Amino acid sequence: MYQKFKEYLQNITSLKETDIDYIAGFFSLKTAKRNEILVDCAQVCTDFYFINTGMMRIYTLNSEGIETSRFFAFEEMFCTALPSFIDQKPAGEYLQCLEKSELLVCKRQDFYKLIKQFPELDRVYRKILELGFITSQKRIYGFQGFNALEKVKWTIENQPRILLRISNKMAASYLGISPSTLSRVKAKL
Amino acid sequence: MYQKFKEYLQNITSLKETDIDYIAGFFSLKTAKRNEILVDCAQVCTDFYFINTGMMRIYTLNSEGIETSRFFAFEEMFCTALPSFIDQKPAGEYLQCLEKSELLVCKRQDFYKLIKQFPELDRVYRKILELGFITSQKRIYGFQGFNALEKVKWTIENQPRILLRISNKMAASYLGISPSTLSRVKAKL
DNA sequence: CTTAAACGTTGACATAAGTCAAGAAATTTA
DNA sequence: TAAATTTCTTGACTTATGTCAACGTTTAAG
Repeated sequence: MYQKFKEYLQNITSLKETDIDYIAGFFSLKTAKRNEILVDCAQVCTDFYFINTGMMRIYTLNSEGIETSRFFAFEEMFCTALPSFIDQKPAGEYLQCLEKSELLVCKRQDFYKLIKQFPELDRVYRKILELGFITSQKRIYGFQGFNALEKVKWTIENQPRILLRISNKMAASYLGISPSTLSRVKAKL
Repeated sequence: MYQKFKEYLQNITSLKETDIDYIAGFFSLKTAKRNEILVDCAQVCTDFYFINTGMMRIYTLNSEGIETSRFFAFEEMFCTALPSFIDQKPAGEYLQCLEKSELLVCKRQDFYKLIKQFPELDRVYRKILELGFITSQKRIYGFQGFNALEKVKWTIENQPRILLRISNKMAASYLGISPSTLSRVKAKL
């Protein structure tokens, strides 16, 4: 159950095995169905997830019912509705499983205790924040002025799994183009 | 010289005045001319800035010489080319003063010493990261699917100074629309 | 395994926004 | 203060991408 989690932390930290075991103890197993919503738009997000198997997605619905996909997370990644997890305000976005998934869940108060207790883990959290920031920056400014073809090429280079494993419809809603346009662009590659 | 800096820290932390004085001691005064480039695209950013007076901008130039404005910072804000400051890799973006500016500059190694020494300051830095992340998120996902008019309205609501104090040309390059379109949209408001 | 639903592809058409250019207005510099 | 530069605005035209619809294919659920 904790195998992938432990491997992940062993790879990116120099935490002792006993510490990793201790940390893992605060993550409990949760299985989720295909399309299950783990955080609703109106809810405050209190959990930090590690994906053992499956895929997750952050998305929003606007007033006309149009979905926008914000973020996709795959196996052996952390995932949460971060702004809500940070600020403890309603998420304003949905956190969803895209497949039947096996997740490890840590409660917010445990998570903050852990990062206080383990500077190495705090460093991991800061890295997640910094990486989130840098990725957002690249995404915004990479896409600024890109046409549909350039967006798709950029995504193939930088986040290939999104185009390989995610449906056209969701990938299009991530790229900010219509499914028709994505389909047409792919045909030209 | 340190008046605004001290007020700023007094407002958002509970640091003692002697600590704030100590911290301020690591920030030195720098004056910069209108349009002066403080960090070049190819440089690694080693400084953290506090703006006493003036305005700063982060922007990029693509291969066709087209400018994209990424971020505007005003008086009493911190500013730096953050991804480069974090990773110590070439910035890939320009940090520029838009007006004759008075800045307080802290060297990276001093900055990291300070946040190590003062958990309150570390909290300020983490807040800057978290806020940067959240703002980027809002910007991306707010703009996703917006047309030019909606982008302008959003910016008036959320970052009014950009439309009030920044030239049309630069604001347009921030919004990802052409100056002509911004001009036409403004006329309709 | 079968049926129903959702998704992907493609064509025809509509439209928002870009480009280019020219003149007016504003700002900077000498 | 005057000249020079840059920026703003507006019109005419172009173009990329969206919308809608139809059809075939894939996927999911009973």
